[in-house]
Amino acid sequence: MKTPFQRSTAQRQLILEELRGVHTHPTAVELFDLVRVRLPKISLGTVYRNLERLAQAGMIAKMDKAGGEARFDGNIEPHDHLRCVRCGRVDDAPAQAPLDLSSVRADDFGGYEILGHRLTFLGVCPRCRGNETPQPKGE
Amino acid sequence: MKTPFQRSTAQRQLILEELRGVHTHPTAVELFDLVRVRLPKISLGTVYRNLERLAQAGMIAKMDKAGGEARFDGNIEPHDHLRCVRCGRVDDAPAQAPLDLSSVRADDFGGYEILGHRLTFLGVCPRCRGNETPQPKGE
DNA sequence: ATAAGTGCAAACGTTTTGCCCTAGC
DNA sequence: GCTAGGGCAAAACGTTTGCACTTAT
Repeated sequence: MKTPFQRSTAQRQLILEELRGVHTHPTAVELFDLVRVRLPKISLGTVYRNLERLAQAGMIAKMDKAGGEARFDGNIEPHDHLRCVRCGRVDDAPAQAPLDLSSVRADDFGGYEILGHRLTFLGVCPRCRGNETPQPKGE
Repeated sequence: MKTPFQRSTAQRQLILEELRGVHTHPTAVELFDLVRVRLPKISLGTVYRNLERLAQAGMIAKMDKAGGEARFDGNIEPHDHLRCVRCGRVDDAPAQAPLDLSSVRADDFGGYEILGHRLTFLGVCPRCRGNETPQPKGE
């Protein structure tokens, strides 16, 4: 993969490392807090800047915002997501749903040139199925 | 459908009417401008308030934000979307993609109770395929 | 008459930006 | 030494909220 970055910095390295080390699809602020443990002087602006550029470079994925903030995914392999409508958490789907597009005709796509797809299942996570009192997160 | 609203107002009526009259998945501000033509005194806050409550009532759908703002959909029938990665516009997919979940096992969903799904195809819309210069919208 | 709903403007949380400084090359 | 990239703080942006007023019931 070509790197569009001209210099290697500790900040970007750590951001990427932390993002790949978790499977929780963190927000920029959550990632900021993770990175800050090892690099206390990093600024939130730098986290945003790098996430944006890493996403544009295709090295990470920027997810659609369900509630208030954007979430980022260190795993760029195609995979589906599970989102809890109560607490807002997003998990990776253990298996990719079989989406058979072979029978879909070109003009089912309204003239679009298709590059990929995003599939997210909405549901209630195990945690929230237990306690009826919903977590404050989400929309 | 039960209406959780205690009073009928011209504002809410118009918002719903305009949203159902377009197929462009407008943002709150776009809708504000549409409604303002016939009801110049309406405020943006009212548009937000009503969109939120209409969505909670299940009468419209609030879509995930792809770029900066939330988009709303007057069509609550299950259907897929096409999003242009260049200009950010969102169209309805003419046909719903065949998603066969009969073969998917329960624990492919990691303990989630599944309520539904969102499927969005990413691609380049006809407009943007024509002119190479991309519209400024989108991320 | 009552209170649901509106208009307005201020406040809020997230993200972007400008400017100067730091540090990778 | 040159300049890409970072730190910081202000600004921008979409959205929410408090409060006084309007209006459907």
